[in-house]
Amino acid sequence: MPEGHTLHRLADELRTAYAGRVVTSSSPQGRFAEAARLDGHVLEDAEAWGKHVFVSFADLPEQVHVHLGLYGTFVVAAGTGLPAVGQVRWRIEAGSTADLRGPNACELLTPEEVEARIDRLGPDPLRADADPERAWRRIHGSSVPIAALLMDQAVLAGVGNVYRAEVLFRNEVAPMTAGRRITRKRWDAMWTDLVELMREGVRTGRIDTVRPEHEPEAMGRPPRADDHGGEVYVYRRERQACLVCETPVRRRVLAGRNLFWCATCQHRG
DNA sequence: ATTCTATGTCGAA
DNA sequence: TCGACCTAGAATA
Repeated sequence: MPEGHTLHRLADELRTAYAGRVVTSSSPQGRFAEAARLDGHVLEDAEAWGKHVFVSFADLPEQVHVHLGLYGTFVVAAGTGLPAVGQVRWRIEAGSTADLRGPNACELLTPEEVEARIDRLGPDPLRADADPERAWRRIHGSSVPIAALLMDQAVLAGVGNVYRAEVLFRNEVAPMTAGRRITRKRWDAMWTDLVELMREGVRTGRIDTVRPEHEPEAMGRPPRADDHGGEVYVYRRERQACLVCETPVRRRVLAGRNLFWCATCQHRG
C-alpha cells in the first residue's frame, strides 16, 4: 500500500533494524546483481523522499534506490537464513531479514544520480526540510486540474491516490478546479492537512482521514472497515453514500487513475 | 482455475 | 493516451 507514509515507515524500519550494522546483501531472484557489492558492508542509513527510499552504506558512494511502484513490498521479519519465498529481488540480513519483492526500481545509483532523482521531486509533506512554497508556485501558475497536480510527484512528493482524494474532500475542493483557481488560503490549508494526515499515517501505518464527528458511530450508522485498513470519506467508495451529505460518491478516470469525490460537498476553488 | 484490480511510474505513439 | 512493468489478493467461473 505504498503512498508516502508507507515509504517513510519503511525507511524508519530499515534504519532501526540495520543502521550501523554489517549486513548480508543478496538477490535471491538474481535481478539485482549489484546486491553482492554491498554484502559485508555497514549499512549507514535509509531515508525516504516522497515514494522513494535511498539506502546508503559506509565506505560506498553509491546508494540503493528503491521504489515500490504499485505492488512492491519490503518486509522485515525476525531471524536470518530464512527460505526465500517467491521472487525476492533484494534481501538484507543482520539479526533480521528484509525481503524486497516486486519493486518498480531497485538499483545502485551514483551520488549524482541520487541528487538528480531528488531534484525532480516536489516538497514532501513528511519531510522537515520541505518547502510548500515550491508546490504553491507550480499550482498557482497551472491550468491543470488540482486533482492531477496533487498526484504529480514534481509538484508534491509522496501524495498518492488515497491522500489526493481525501485531502480534496476534507478541504471541500472540486477536483477539476484548475490550479490557478486555487486560493492561497485554500492551498495553505491543504498543505497543513496533508502534513497532519500523512504524519498520522506514518504513526499508525494506515490512512485514516475521517474526522471524529463524521465517524459512523457519531452519525448513527454501523461501523465499517475499509479494505486498505483505514477509514476514508470517498476513496473507492463509488456509489456509496457520502459520509457527510449522503449523496452517492462519484468516480471518473483522470490521467489513467481513478478519482473519487462528492460533487455536493466539494465545490470550492 | 481464471480473470480482475490496485495506494505507481516510465516511455512509446 | 496507452501498454508495460510484475505481484498478490479478491472476484468470478
